[in-house]
Amino acid sequence: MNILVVDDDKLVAMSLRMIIEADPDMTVVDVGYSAADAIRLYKKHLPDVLLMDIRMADRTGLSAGAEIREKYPNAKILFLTTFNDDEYIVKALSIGARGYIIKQDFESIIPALKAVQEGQTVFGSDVVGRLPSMIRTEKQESFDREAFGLSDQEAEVMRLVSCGLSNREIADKLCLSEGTVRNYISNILAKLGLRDRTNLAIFYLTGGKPGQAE
Amino acid sequence: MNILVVDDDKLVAMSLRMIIEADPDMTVVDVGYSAADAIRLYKKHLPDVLLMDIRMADRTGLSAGAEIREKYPNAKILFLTTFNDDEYIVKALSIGARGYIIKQDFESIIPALKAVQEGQTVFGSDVVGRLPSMIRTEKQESFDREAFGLSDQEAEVMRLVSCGLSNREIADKLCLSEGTVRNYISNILAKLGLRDRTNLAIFYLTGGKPGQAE
DNA sequence: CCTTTTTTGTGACATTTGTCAATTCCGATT
DNA sequence: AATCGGAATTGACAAATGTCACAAAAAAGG
Repeated sequence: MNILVVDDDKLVAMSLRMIIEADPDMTVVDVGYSAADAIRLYKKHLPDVLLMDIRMADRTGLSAGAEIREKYPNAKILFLTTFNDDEYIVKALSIGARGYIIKQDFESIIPALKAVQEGQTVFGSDVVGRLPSMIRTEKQESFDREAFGLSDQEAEVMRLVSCGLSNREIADKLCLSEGTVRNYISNILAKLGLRDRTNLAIFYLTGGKPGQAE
Repeated sequence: MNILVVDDDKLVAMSLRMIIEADPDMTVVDVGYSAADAIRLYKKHLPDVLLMDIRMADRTGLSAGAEIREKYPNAKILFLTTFNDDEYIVKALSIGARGYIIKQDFESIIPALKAVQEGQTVFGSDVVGRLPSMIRTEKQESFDREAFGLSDQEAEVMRLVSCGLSNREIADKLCLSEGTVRNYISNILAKLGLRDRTNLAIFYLTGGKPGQAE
């Protein structure tokens, strides 16, 4: 199993190499010290896993990661981080990183690499602890019908409005007349105390009354 | 390293036991076949990791997991799933599960268990691929001006539209005429390739073109 | 069978919204 | 001063939206 290590702190990079090569199944094919190195060396070695610091001097490891993932969509990238910024987590996820772990956890790096090699995605548990709060809880089913007195049909209309459909389109989709859809929307608006379809969509998407900006 | 295995499919449960015990570092301390078993056996053995099917006959593995985590906040629970329902992912995360992997990946179960033991959290990568779309990216400031050619004023109008304000209200707030606001919105819609203010709000809030529902 | 609801539909109407072309205003440039 | 360009405005118009009162139609109960 071939690993490419990239970290702009040479000491850390070397330590990582040591730790990893202590495992008989693993080889560090090369070590880089910058985002530029990462890209160059990845191309050169095509390692099984790229283990890279997420923030480095020249530019963020993220953008290097993004570039690599673009060229090699199957690239497995495991990010290392000193402190864990929420911001990075999301970005790392969205470029398809295979993991995000804290540097300090030496012992966990090997298992993490192996899990990644097997196609898993790995996070330090304090990292993942933050995720729930970042997830937009798809509680649409719950609040529609339950909290307010919305009928099935009304809930469905609300959903479609919030997908950006026009009355005509909603009517066609549900096999209703456009007038009926209009009436439904009027009712929903009344029940929720909202003004128009845009507010309705906002309400649906954010799960709260539109805040009437500062 | 002590594992407790719970799966209501006895065949699967047994297979898991075999696979795990093939590794010299691991011991399966017990095997359960229901959510009730899970709770009972967890208390009895206090294993390092609980490996449990997420949906079982009596009740969902999730609720059992939640109960265990309540009593033992340090419990490490790794869920198994046959198919990966988005819905479960979020719930699993929010009760603090240490992972969520697909049953079929036999080979990945061992590395996953080891990673969990080391304090990591592990996901099948097809599972985690879904996460970015579930995360509410607070990137409102970023994409306005930058990605599209939106002027300051246009960006502000867009923001206000997405707060649910009417043209009149936006005009008042920005000290513009209502007609001007209309023109702004027309321009924004053209630039973003959208149809109406509702779609605009959806775009702003979700950061992507409205998906025209199924 | 006959109410009673619930769902769906209609038409008329006021309002809001989106589009367009033409115009004015203002500062910067030459 | 002349002119150019962007920002703001206006007015006219079509289309979409929201409201309302009321009527069919369908489903539910009795």
